[in-house]
Amino acid sequence: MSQLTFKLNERLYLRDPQTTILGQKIIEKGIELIDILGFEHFTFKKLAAEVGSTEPSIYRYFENKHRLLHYMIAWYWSWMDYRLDLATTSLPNPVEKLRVAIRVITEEKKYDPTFQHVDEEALHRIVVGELEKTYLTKWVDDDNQAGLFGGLKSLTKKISGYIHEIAPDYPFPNSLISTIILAANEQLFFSQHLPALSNIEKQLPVAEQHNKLKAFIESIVFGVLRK
Amino acid sequence: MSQLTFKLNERLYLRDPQTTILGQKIIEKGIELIDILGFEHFTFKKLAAEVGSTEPSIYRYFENKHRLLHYMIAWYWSWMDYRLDLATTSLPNPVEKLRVAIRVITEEKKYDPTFQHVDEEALHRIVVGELEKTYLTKWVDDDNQAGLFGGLKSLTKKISGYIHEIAPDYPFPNSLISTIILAANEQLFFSQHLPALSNIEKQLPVAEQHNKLKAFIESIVFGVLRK
DNA sequence: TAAGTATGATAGTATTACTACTAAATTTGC
DNA sequence: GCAAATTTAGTAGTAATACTATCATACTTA
Repeated sequence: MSQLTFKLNERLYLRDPQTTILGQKIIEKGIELIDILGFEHFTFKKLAAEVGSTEPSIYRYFENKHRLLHYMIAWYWSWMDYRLDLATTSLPNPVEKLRVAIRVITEEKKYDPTFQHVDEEALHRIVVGELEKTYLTKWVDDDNQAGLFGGLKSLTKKISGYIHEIAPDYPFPNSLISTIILAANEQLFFSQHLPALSNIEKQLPVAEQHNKLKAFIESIVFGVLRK
Repeated sequence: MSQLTFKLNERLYLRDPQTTILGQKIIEKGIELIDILGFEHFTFKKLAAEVGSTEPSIYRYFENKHRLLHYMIAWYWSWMDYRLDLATTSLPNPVEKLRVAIRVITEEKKYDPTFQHVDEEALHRIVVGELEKTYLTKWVDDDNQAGLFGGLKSLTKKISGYIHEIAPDYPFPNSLISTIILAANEQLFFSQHLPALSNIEKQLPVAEQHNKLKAFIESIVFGVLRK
């Protein structure tokens, strides 16, 4: 059977976790644990216990837990990029592509059997709750220099390219796309935890929540483009 | 001389820092230190050294450093609310009020002599870089229950009220306002650290950066409202 | 079969977040 | 004006975290 994997930036890890069983277990159980505990309460000690290994063994793969989070989130953006490509290649014009991009960003994330040992639903919850922690640090500039944000950047660039094709005079395509990518996460979080900051009602069926989210993001993007 | 202060939620602190000299120094030096060190590297030990006191003394005012951050950010939202009221009371219609609200949100924050021992410029940098850390935690729901997010929520409600007056049929006024409040911070951060995610050029004079930020936010809000 | 590499086990360090306890200073009652 | 009550400061300690160093063992491959 052929295994599809993403080639991620080498600076994300010390030893490539995709090449060994221990490495794969670190990713798999790491996602599970961060999802359950939250990033602050997640430790390599707990992860080592979970994968039946030891703390120093984990440190041989990742410099620290922040790098592991970076790795997971970089994987997520690669996955989004891949899904966007799958969904847009056959489309004729940028308006259609943009519409599909918004769908891909806002739709419910479900387990993708193409990638075993990655639980995309849990990973999406991690992105919603922990993404900001990858760049709101004292090391942003170094991490950016090292290319750790390449995934988010290239996804943003791709979609803002559609905006540029549709409305070449609009001066803020990158800002617009980074804003809606983040807003899609934030609004899901707010609808669950700070409902006063959102109009997506928690009680709605999940599919309906994602429909509303899509409608909200569309109201922004097509509002900006409408003249 | 009359002292203007904000009455903040009592659950934010153990002892009201506004009532004692030590308390005021904790706020003043706390803002300075978090601004310099970043929240992760900020500790009560370092703060105690800075204010010439001891760790346990600080703990008598705030349960932990997260609560101190909450306090500062709650103060910031109260200040924003106060500035919004000052700027909008005399205005005749919701469109004008909305326009002014966007200006208040996006304009450069300068030291406000009304409030001694609060450096609003530093506080704004803290809000830009650390706001998310107040709610992206395992305790959001409890903290929300305790009313710790009241400031952000009431500011959002006030501005989304203008939206509702202008366009009663628009279904996402709260989502729109929370999104632009956060986006205003994020875009400032991106322009400095992840320029690929923004169209606000770092090299521009600061005043010009804030003009562009305002233009970007206006493009979203008035795009949505335009029919 | 020897050499190299990956993993495992054990122990140790500096820092952090927080607490219990004691000492000193200040306020208040009379 | 002074003892008692109360507030506030300071000392010392703990458990947990984020690592690092060292050594042993197993597995792999030239």
